[in-house]
Amino acid sequence: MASPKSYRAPVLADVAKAAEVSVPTVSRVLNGSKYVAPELAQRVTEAIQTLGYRPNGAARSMRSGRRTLVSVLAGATANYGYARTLQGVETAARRAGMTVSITVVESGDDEHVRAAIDLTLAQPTAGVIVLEFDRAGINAARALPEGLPVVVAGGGSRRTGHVPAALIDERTAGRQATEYLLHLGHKTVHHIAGPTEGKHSGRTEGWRAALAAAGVPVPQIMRAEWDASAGYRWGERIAGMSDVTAVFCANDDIALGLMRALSDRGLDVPGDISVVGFDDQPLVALWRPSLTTVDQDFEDLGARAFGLLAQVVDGEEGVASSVSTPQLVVRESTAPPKG
Amino acid sequence: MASPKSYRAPVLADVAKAAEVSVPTVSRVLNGSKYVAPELAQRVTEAIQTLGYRPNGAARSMRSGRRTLVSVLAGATANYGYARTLQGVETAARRAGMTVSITVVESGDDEHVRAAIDLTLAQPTAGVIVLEFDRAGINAARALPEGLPVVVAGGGSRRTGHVPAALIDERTAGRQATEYLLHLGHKTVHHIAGPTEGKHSGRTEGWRAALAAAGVPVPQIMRAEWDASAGYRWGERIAGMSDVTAVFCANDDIALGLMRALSDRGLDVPGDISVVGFDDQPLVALWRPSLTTVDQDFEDLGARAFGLLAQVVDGEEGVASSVSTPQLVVRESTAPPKG
DNA sequence: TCAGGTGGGGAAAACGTTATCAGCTGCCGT
DNA sequence: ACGGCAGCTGATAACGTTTTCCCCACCTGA
Repeated sequence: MASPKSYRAPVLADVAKAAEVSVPTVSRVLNGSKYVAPELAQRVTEAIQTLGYRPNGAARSMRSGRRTLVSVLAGATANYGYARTLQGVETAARRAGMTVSITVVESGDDEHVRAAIDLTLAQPTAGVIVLEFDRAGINAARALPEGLPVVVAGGGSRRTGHVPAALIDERTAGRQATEYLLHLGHKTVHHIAGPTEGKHSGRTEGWRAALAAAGVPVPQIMRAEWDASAGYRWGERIAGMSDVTAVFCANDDIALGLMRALSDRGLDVPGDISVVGFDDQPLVALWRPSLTTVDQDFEDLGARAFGLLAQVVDGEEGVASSVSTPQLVVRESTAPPKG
Repeated sequence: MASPKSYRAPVLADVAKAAEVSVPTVSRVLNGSKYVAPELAQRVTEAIQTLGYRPNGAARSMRSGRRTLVSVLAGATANYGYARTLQGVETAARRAGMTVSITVVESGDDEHVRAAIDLTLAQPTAGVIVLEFDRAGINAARALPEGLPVVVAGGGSRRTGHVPAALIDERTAGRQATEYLLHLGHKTVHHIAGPTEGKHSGRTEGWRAALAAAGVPVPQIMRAEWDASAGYRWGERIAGMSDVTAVFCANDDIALGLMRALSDRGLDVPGDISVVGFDDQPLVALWRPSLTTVDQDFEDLGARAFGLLAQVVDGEEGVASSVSTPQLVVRESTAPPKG
């Protein structure tokens, strides 16, 4: 009886010896090759059972070249959109017999980007999915080496780089949300944007396009971080601005912070001001008033990204990108303006 | 010039040839061994740069036996607690130079448990962290093979199995929340529990202990799924029960659903009924009324779990478990009963 | 001058698996 | 009777690293 310390996991050779066959035969049984006599297969299967043998993934993937790990690079993991996308990737990967690894890119700085990539590529990965939801993801996608299977997932309406992309058409969604508010009779729509640099946010582009198409004035963009407290601070200022009757927020957290601030200042939503969010987190339907927002199917986004990566890994040429359009969900936080 | 199709990732031998040194020397440089002349090291570093060489993780971990992948098994990923715990694990792992893989156990059924374990162990993993937040996780922890480094993370106040555990003392927290409501003057406290089987939930145990210690009647437990709609349905029933003045909910989602239902029925929180949640999701502080709840530091839980796993992987004997106590956060949803 | 370190570097083995190849049975068709 | 061809099996060679072993050159002290 071996002491626990001297325990060594059984390997193929141990199984072969126990079953009194050769090593390659065990391998054949494991990989379901035909050309192996039923009786031997039986012995091998039993030996595997009794020894509790598990194939060594490292050796396996080294020799065969087949990789069963798909890596996700993301600027965060716990935020709603990130977590749901990751869930979509994991589910799709699991159905395909693959496992998902996740590495966070702490910021868009070169140092963090490089560290994350080094860590990821130290694993025997089949390919990488980059979540291009923020600067960290965008930079990471750029910094990945050539020749490696890569796809990006993000919110653009068209692919930006030269790698396949799974996308959500935020531009169209932002436009629809803004048009809806205008349709209700608002003279214009204000907008709290996320920290995305420049004019690269599809949500903001859509908002601007809708205002331009309607020929109404385009208010100054208000910039905020993604979290609720930023929305709250803007709410405090907006409460003092008499010309604001409708606000389109870059995400739900900002919208909820805004609504709370307005409520704290004695303003009514939607009576005094209409508010629209973006994401459709589950809880926003419970809010009082429940939030009109844009439903993004992040899980589907993750699944599509995995599908594209699988194609690239299989060596297909010219893999097409994939775009979905999110839907406006009308609830209680929007109404025609007063008077 | 090789065609893109014939591209083969550079390996150690290529670097060695380019730098005009032997293969082991390159390896020594990579692993920072002393005993290598500065000049050679220089040549090797340059060759690595120009060739864009990346070590093959599979070969590396096969030969050295060192594993840099830590696997997480969980019943879900996107829910608040799961996502935050995962984040904690990832951050700690990344700081230690390791990568995290995640596999979802779809249910507690043998079939799903086995599939998830097979998938996980097909990777060259250093060890496994199991999130024991639900039946799927509990069963997965039981089904993992002996000899594999395993730790669990969960909400018990004491470890259940024979593997090290990172825990959050939900029992004490549940007791404190209930005591707080009693202290406010409520005659008793009702409880909406989660779907956890039997009496194994620490939150429920703590609630029962507090009531018993105070010598007040213990109401019938109300069972619910973890989501808000279950809380909403109980809210509809509670609105018709005149003896309910305080409700302790097993998580924040249930509490928010409950509050919305009460509000829809014209009842005031906390005027008519006090509500306490569990988890302290960021948004509940914004609610109107903001939710009194129990702050669970899931990120810390994940970090502690990783720390324990690192000890086990290093071969330390008798690794102690780790327990933290969550804090009650008093906000607007609780008040003394009427009259 | 020579024995005995010591810093430095290469040859070769090893890790656990899969792929390749060759060999051994029978059995078929001519 | 014999070539050929399935069906089956085991030696053996890879895969890309790290580790072990050994050798060489140099330096030191006697």
